[in-house]
Amino acid sequence: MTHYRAVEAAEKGAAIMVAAGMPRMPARVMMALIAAPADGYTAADLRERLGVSAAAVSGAVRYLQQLHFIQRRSLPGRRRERYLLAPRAFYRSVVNNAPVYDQSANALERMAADLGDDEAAGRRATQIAGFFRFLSRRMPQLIDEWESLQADDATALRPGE
Amino acid sequence: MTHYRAVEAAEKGAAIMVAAGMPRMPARVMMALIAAPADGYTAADLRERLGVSAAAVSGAVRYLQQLHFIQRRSLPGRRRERYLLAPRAFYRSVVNNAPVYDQSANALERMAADLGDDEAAGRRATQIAGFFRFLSRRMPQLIDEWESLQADDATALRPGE
DNA sequence: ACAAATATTCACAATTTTGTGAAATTTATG
DNA sequence: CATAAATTTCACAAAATTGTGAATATTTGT
Repeated sequence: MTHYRAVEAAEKGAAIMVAAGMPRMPARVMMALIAAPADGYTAADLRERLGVSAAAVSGAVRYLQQLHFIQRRSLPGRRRERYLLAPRAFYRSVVNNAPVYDQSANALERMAADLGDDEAAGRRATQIAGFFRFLSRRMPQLIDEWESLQADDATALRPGE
Repeated sequence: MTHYRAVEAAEKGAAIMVAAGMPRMPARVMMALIAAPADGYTAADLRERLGVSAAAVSGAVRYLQQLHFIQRRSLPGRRRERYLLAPRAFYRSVVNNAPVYDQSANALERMAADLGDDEAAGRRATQIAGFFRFLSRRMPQLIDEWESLQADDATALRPGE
């Protein structure tokens, strides 16, 4: 009873994530989990919904857990694991870029140091490094901004306050 | 006379870009062009610096031009093309994500519509879609912010004003 | 127009990535 | 402890990506 059109849209979303650099199967699992019921999907659910092998699901959820994008919930007494989208998984994916930006900045500053600050190349490297530092600092603030907007919306929806 | 250490750093930077989803050769060309002299590198320069074939350079620069990350400058009278990093190439790479964010939001809203707004899954999809819309709207502003910071710095460096 | 220098295209080999099925492992129940 | 259910690991086949060399095309100087 999976809505066909929703599945289509999910696969399209996954394709976009793949184009943005995420491996295929993890991307598909992520999108599938957005559409999952409140208590998540089991590995078998994912296997069926995505039409892939158990091994593929296993690999994808391992990958996604390492990045803290999903949570595995082992209901005690049941042997089936349930997988859920981590709260704020997508915000996290943005904030997670901060270390990457810092590494980029580091590499560029190393370049700048070796090129010398009097050469155009050196100045260029320094400037781009600065931009990455800026992103690294600013992205987490952007998430905060979004979350307070969210909070405002939630408040606005309860008129009696 | 290419500084060995700078080349090392550039390759490391390229590796980071590759991890972030850019194809290998374009990433290497991008980083090489940061270290290029003021009038850029020729294809032959890139070939030598990166140790690859002319075909590889040709493919990479075509890719990078499509994304407007580099400029090709055909000096009239010389048959050698010179390649330069486009001004604000890296800022652009961030702003360029806006359409991708919008596409993601579209896919998620389609999912939400099919799932229904009374199901947890539908609300989840709507909320994440909103986040992507937010990013799409906010990223260009972030670039503006960075550029005005840059302008301030430039002013501060000229005390006599 | 010709020759020399550059640049691009294309078929292909090498590498890497991806997902499968089978076997091994873990976990819960009787 | 034995069995059944669920998950993970692993070797490998299929597919996709990447970069090369050779051939082709384009541009410039004589």
